[in-house]
Amino acid sequence: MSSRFNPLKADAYWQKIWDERGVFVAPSADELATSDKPKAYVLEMFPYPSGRIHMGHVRNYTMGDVLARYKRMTGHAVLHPMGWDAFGMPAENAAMEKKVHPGGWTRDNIAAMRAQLKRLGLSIDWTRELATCEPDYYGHEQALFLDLLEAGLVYRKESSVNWDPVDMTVLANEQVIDGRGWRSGALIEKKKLSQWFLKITDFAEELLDGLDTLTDWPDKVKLMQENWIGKSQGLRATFKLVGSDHGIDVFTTRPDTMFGASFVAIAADHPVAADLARSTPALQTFIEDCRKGGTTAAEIDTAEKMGFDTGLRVEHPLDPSWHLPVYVANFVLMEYGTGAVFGCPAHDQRDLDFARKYDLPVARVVADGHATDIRFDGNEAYTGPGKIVNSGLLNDMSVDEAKAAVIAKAEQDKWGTGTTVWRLRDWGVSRQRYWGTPIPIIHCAACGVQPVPRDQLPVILPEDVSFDIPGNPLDRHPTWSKVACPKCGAAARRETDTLDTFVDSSWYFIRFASQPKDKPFDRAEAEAWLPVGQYIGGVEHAILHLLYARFWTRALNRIGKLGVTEPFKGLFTQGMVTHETYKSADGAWLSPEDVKQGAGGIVTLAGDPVTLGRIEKMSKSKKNVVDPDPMFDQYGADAVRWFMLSDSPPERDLEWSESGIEGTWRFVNRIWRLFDSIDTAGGNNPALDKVLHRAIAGIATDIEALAFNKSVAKLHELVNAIEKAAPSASRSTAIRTLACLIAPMLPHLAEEGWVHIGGAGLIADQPWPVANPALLIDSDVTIAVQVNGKLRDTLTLPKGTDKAAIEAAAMALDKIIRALDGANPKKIIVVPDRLVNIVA
RNA sequence: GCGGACGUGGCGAAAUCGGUAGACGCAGCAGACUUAAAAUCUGCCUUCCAUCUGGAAAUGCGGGUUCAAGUCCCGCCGUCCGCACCA
Repeated sequence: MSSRFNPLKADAYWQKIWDERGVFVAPSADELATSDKPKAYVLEMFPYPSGRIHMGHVRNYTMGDVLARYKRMTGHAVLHPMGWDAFGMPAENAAMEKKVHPGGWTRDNIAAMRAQLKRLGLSIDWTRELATCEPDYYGHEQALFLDLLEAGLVYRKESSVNWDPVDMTVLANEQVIDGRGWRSGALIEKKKLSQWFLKITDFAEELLDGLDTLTDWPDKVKLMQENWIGKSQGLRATFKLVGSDHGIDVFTTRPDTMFGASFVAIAADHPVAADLARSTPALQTFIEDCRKGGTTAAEIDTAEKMGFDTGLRVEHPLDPSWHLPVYVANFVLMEYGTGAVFGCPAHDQRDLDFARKYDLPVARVVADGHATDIRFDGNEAYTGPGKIVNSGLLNDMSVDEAKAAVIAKAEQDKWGTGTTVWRLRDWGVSRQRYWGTPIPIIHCAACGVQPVPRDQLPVILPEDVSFDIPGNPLDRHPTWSKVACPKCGAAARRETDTLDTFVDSSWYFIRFASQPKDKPFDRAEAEAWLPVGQYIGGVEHAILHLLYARFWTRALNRIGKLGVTEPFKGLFTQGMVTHETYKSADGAWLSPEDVKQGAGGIVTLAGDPVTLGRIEKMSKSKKNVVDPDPMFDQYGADAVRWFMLSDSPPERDLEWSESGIEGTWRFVNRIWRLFDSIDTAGGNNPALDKVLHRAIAGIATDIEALAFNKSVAKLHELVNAIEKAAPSASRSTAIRTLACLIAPMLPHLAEEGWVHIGGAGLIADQPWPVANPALLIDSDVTIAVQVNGKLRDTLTLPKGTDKAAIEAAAMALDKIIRALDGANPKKIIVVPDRLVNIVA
């Protein structure tokens, strides 16, 4: 045997064996039905086929793979699939830039990335691979869309979009930079388009409540979703316009402060404002100024509160003789609540800023400690708790009591109702794009909106399109959009919008579990696997993808298609892979290949000085990307996998380093040499047995907790111990067991070593070793002996020694006698098997 | 502004229940083997004082609770993340 592990040979060899023997093919529905194995659905977020696998993917998929392989070894029926989130804008951008077809570009990328992933040696069931851009996926998605439409969970509404008049396309908010299109640089227009919406707000309450059941999700993600859903409870109240039958509806979470009201403010887009602006040019100008206001953080921070007194007056609902002015204000959002608020300056910072600027009354109605005076000085609003003051019938109530009292009175006197307002909006899914799932709808002049008949699904995206001119190629395709109305047969137009790609990723985990040809999924088969036991991916999907997938699953549940409400039982968000950055003297980013270690520090290949930048997420723009492929060539998949699992806790960032990968490569070879050192020596080594069985138990615990860095450390300790041990039967057993323990993490090395030491079958099919509980318990324990809390010595005693004996032994220690220096102990604390603390 | 997480050697980190702080790895230093190098192996590696026995300080800073605090409580400082004129 060679003293060096040969990954180039071993990786390809074992990957082929696993593939040929179908080792990782998940059990079929029939097999599952007759098996009593516990099920484990392990899923990593599927990749967008951008072109190449990056280290972030490698880390993500390695973690999932370790868990999936471990679950197999512990007797689970495992589903561990892979697919491609294959629709999206980068493909269209590539089409425009490189004159290639989005489909061709995408499918080439998938082929390249699949090959890269296979080099990682993942235990994937490739028979279930899917790509969302293929009709056998998106056709079923169209069917599901029609199901939701029939159930009333889809509707059509006019909505304004960011329109790029040069590229003739709709842009996402993130693609609008300083009011201009990111690609064309054209000034973006707001354009009203009829768009399709999914009624996610119907599920706001249950999406919020459901978070409580997700005990295996990070609190951080749950909190982000909670904030995003944004439940606010309060009062919706009508302020009647003086001299009119109409009124202005406001929403407030502080009905308790109504007696502190000094004005009503409405959004610039409010219908009342629009009405009035028609006859008031100055207001029209003001409204246009408001719209120009930026929406970036900095702009909002510095934006001054601006208002326009409409001259309108409203009656205070609790005292109709009290009239309040109505302002149009730039800080009121039409999209939230009712687009109108009442201002209570003493107890709301924005209202106070506004009132001071326009010299409006500021009345204290909540006592701030002893401050109860109606006069309110200063420029800091008081938002804390306190007794209600200066408020007539509400006086002396607490804030909560007053809220309830006002809501009750409003409901009794019929000028308002207690209500809940959500931040969450309905999900607009229309995209004026080519490379997405066609929305299965036909527009008929006579019959209106008609769903595409089921027997005509899938609506296939035409491949014969061009990107020579801007805009959606589906719109100008000569024939595709021209169809007959399914109802009356007259000439009609096919919907040319496509679905948001987040729809594609909202149900792929269901299709992985069950993929019949004739329908999106088989209910029983899907339910056998779902929910996903462990889902792993980046935290950047904490809100949108994870919320949409939760919604979609609940929607399917509501319409009776799936008996699952939460799609992902366990969620883990892994950290990023980072790398040093380098900059040349002129400030340009340099890639790792452009620099080398010089005598006095890092220099360019030409020897020019290089400044070390921050450690950042690997990205093309910062040129600090390390491509996985050359690493597989040089060190093999296992060394790369080991690196991904070592040192950094998986939820934190991992810094790639050349010395780090060298280190993991050395470790791979240390294990390799151990396999060669197995011999026929007899005899036991109880100390090594103990180390081994602790490792078996500890590594299992760590893998189940996804604490891979800790299991790596434990494997290091075990290897260190085996290396130091003299030949014995215990040592040989330890080496054989080691092969199993490394199998989830270093699968190729484990298979190769397993053959070398004469193991039968594949290591992938071996059961996880069983730890002997008797060996996990020490017969002797080391007990710390402290004097006044400071460690002075240690004692080794049989486990379970009684307190008195421990105390006696501790008091007899030389170092303790010296440390006490004749003083009498005041108190002695003995924690059996742990420590003694002598208080002198 | 609001919400959250985090802060431990030169670096990544560990410490699972309040009980021996720094396991394990990286880097570094010294040595062995070698003509030499690589590879491999052995030892050292928080800081300071002492010198072959030891002692003191130390988990961002300042307090507190406790026999005992990296861990719990209060107040600061810093870094990162999310949301953001949300009524």
